Amino acid sequence: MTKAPRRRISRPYHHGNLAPALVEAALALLDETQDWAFSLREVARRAGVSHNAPYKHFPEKRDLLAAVAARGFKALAERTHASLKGVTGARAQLIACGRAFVAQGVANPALYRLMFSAALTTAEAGRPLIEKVAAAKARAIFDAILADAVRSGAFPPSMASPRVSAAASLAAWSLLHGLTMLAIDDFVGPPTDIETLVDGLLCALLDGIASHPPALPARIWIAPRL
Amino acid sequence: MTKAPRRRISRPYHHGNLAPALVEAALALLDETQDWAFSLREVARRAGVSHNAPYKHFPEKRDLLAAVAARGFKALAERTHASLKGVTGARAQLIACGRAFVAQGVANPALYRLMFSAALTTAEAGRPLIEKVAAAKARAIFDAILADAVRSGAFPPSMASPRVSAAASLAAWSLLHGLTMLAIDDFVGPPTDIETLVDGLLCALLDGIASHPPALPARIWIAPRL
DNA sequence: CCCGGTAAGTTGACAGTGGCAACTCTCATA
DNA sequence: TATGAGAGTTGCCACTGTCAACTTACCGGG
Repeated sequence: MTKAPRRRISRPYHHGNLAPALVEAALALLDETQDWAFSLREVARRAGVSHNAPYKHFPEKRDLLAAVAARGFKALAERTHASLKGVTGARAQLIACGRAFVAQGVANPALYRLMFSAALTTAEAGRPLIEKVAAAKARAIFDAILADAVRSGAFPPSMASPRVSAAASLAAWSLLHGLTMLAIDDFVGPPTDIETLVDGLLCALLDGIASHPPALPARIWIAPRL
Repeated sequence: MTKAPRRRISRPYHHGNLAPALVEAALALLDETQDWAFSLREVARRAGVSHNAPYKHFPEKRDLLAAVAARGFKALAERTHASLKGVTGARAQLIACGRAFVAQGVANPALYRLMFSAALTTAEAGRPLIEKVAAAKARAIFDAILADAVRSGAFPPSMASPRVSAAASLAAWSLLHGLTMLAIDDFVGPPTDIETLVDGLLCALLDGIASHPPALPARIWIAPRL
């Protein structure tokens, strides 16, 4: 049977869209081995192409991993976003957000570790752009709720200041990120119960922030910027 | 010249103590490349031995890295311990501790990352024992101060309960660990100013803990145990 | 309807890797 | 003085990431 000519976007050339297939294969390998030390050749094998085909889409192995990490941030953003469904009240939303964040990390340990790993950073360019953008989007969700919380009066008005709200956001993100990492790296468990732990820790932090809002020191920046 | 016979402990055999020399070389490489993807052969080269000599002391590359990580935890424990010198008051000590913790991590990014990385864990045995022990020692310092703080009345008496104090300790550790990782991984900076940031965040958290102590859910454990 | 250009994929090669096996050297003890 | 075992060496293997040169299949313009 001959191939009907399709839209160039949906089925460009020989294999069909190889790049997404490679990302998919890499995600599977990441999940199976819980490590990104798998070989690019193995990824190519799984996608059914020769060991050098990936280089037409990703100049280095690092770039494939960056694409995978970006997918991870996308999934994280989607999950935290979805966790807000039906939850009302800024504070409850923040807690739901935190639960979802940690749960997503714990459910995909290797992916989460890769996302925040420095295996992707280059000395000259820092973190890959594709990843920065994805991370910023994920983070923006949390920040938006925090801003809502201030508007709705759940936090003192002083938190409307950018430097204060940024510090509060950083505190919450640090706590969640740290807890997730510790859980993933086998320092606290079992994973299934961690979500309930988030409630307690985050509540305590939010109380502390409300009664004693921290401010960002003048010269500190927080990346990735939006 | 002939070699005078020495104590077997101080200079055992041919090379002198190779194992520590290898750890030293690995530490140097870790610092230079900010990555533990360096080859075992390069480590051997630096120590002036053949590419297979390390295998007499470390069955796998992983084992060398575990030894390096253990050194990292030792250094971390020493620095946090030293930070208490001349600081009085439980709360001030906690803050000093937190500052030292973050500063040590930020000053040795690759080492810190390695310490908490899962590159060392095996599916069957989990984290290497040598590392667990070192990590437990580092953590015990913080927990001891927290206990002191409760005794001295800086925290409500309810925190004397093991499950509550464990949760508080975990919250603080999560915050510090998360902040350190974010700083290391280029999500917040500049590194030199981060210590002042710790004050604000940790203060907020401690306030929150004091007014609203979290408790550990029943089935959760915290490792490494002492 | 052909035709050439170019993106996509392939083959082959290279230096370097982790780890195994078999060797040699050195020394401490019987 | 003999010997056996620990420490270090040489040689090897399959495999890796990446480069270069090759082939294939599709596209738009004559």
